[in-house]
Amino acid sequence: MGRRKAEIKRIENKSSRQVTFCKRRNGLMKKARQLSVLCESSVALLIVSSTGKLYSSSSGDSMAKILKRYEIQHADELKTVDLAEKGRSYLSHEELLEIVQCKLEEAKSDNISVESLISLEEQFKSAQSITRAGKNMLWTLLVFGSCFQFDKFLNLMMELVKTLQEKEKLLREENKVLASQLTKMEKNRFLE
Amino acid sequence: MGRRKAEIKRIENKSSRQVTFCKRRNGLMKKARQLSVLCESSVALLIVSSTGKLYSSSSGDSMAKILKRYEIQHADELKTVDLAEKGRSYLSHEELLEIVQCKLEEAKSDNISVESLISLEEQFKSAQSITRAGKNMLWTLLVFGSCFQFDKFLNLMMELVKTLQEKEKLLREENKVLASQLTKMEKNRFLE
DNA sequence: AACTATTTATAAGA
DNA sequence: TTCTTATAAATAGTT
Repeated sequence: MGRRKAEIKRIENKSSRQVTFCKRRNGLMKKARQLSVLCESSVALLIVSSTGKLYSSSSGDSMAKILKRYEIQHADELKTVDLAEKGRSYLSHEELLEIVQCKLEEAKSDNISVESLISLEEQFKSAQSITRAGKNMLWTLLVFGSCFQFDKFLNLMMELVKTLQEKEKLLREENKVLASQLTKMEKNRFLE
Repeated sequence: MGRRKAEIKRIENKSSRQVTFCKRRNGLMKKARQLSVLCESSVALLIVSSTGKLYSSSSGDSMAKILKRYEIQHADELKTVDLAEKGRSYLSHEELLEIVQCKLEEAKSDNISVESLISLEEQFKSAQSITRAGKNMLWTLLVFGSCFQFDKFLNLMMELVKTLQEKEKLLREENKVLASQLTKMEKNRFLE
């Protein structure tokens, strides 16, 4: 559709390629919008120029929603690519934030205030409820606190265990002393 | 472009809407491919019909790569929408697997075998090294084991604490008995 | 950035 | 559905 029939192959002339890119890009986006309106559908269009510049348009639903729809169907393929070109973990971070948001809400519905998540000892005492609550707590500490609070958590745990172990040792020694006193006393009584 | 000028608004007649959807969808995809070839660019096109069916095409680069390119630029917006319409966490799972991969490698370089990660008590005893090692261990248990091993981990911890607390209680009682025996004995000796 | 000769897409009809 | 065809729309080359 122009002065002459254009073969569909790379346009060699750089500037006319640039012009055509601009024209056809606009045309494509216009048609995408039209399809969406005429047929009440959603259309997402992503165009990356040869220089790496991104052009995107969406109509009907939001871009994010349409992408989500795609990802639901293609989770496997996306995973493969993600793993293939990993090293970048920007999404992981986003995802983790999302998870933590979710976990925080769970924690809230379990009647655990965020502040109290860090004071552990009460939680420890009700061992029955620890699995769920503790999980939420850990998730929170793990990600929300960017590992720093998690260290705190682990240290608290270590502290608690250490304290208990020390108490045990002291009590054992006390016991030993008492027992030996008792033995000595009985021996004395026998001698008297 | 047809027998008559068509207004761009929803086509009310269902069957002609369906026909137009099919025609224009094919036209759009054709033009997307052409743009890609003519101007050596990448084009991703996602179309969701009113019935929810997904049609996708990509040219130039793969769909996954183009989507990735978009996500890099729009990580923030995607997060926002994800949070708005959360509930699904399939991607999180993928991402978590990736993270765990990474954490497992860290653990390996810390000379922690995966098998030994689950037997905790030794780890507990060397509280000095727990922060780093414990973190890796927990990451592993958390995600790699899909929470089940994490429950195990928490249960082990609870078990350990409970055991220590019970030991403490028993020792205290034993102590009390010994102490009272000692008192009684001293009293007896005094009376004799 | 406009213009316009042509090609291309497609709406309606068969 | 698929094909046909008149007409609208897009756009290649030009200015």
